[in-house]
Amino acid sequence: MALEHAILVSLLEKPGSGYELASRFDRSIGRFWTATHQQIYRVLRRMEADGWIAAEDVVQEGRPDKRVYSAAGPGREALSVWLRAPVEPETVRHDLAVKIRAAAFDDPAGRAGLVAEVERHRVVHAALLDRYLAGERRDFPDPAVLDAQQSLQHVVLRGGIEYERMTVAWLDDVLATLHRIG
Amino acid sequence: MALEHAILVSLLEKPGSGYELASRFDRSIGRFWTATHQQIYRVLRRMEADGWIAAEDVVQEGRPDKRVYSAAGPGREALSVWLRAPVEPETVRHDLAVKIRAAAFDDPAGRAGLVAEVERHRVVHAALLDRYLAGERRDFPDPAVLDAQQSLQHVVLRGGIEYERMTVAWLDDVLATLHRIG
DNA sequence: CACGTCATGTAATTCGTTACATGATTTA
DNA sequence: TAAATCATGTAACGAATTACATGACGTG
Repeated sequence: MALEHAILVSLLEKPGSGYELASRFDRSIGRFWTATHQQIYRVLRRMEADGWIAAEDVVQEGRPDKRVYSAAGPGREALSVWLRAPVEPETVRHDLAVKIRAAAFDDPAGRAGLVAEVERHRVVHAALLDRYLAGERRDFPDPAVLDAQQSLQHVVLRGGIEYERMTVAWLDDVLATLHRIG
Repeated sequence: MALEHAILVSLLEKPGSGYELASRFDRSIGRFWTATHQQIYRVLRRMEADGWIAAEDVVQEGRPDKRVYSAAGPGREALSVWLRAPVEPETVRHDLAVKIRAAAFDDPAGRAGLVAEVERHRVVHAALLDRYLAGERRDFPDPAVLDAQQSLQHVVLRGGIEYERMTVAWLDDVLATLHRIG
């Protein structure tokens, strides 16, 4: 389990409320870890009870009040312990690959539907690639002058970029294959 | 949920027992879908109750008897319905990326531990790449003469190969970055 | 006035993981 | 004789998903 640790990293980079964390998990962090607000609120309560994070109630005008969390000492320690323990390479769940192999057992209409589906995925991944590249130009215009934290953020972003590049190329390969077999 | 569908595809490609399915999920199918035998047995019972698959008891000598499952009509139909419904692009869970960003908040000893961890992952992914390439040479020696089912299996395998290639290159990038920042 | 954003939650169900359990046969 | 392979399961727990719920404010 690493949701706790992903939240800790995010709060170390910048304190925030459950709502703010949820939107970060929808954007930047979502590249390598997804979580819904329900999960996040549940884990935040547990982490606060364990003393990993500290909460501060912030009264706001014009919008609802919020609880802003930040990483506490025991949280940093727990993160450090986790960093030193090995994690297993990720387990993959790739619906589209299942569908591609399933297409062998469906009729031409089903294959046509799959082409549309693959094209849809291609659009999504190409858009993600563009967004990551734009983010790279915006946040890392001069890669020579980055501090340690920025260098690490940048190399993770490069991983996302290469993943999307590869995926778009592979989806083109899939489309060509589907076209070839009719 | 697509474990049902992954099992259906596997049974359509070749009928088999829960045990055999579990070992397929450990090898070929595990490239894009993982499942343990406990999950598989649970889902097989549900699928049989729903009439998606048919079971046949096979008495064996010298080894335990087994129940061999094969896809039934309603299962093929369910698969066809699923093929026509859109699936969302996968949700990623990438512990290593969390660790890399976490390294910004740990001391040099923690960073050294991370280098070892990244090197370990690199070995695993390089070995997977070799295994996929060997499988490709063995199963698809002449890509010009494949039928539809084989073409689809091959394009999924190429996806695995490109993923591992990209991952190994990225892990080298990560190692260089960790080295640069000390 | 409807919709989107900010903000936080509960409840029910399903899914995934870990541990435990049995028992025969083959191989080292 | 110990370990690995074949074969199938139960039980308990924790995690993830989905649906439901509330309410104020700002924008078009």
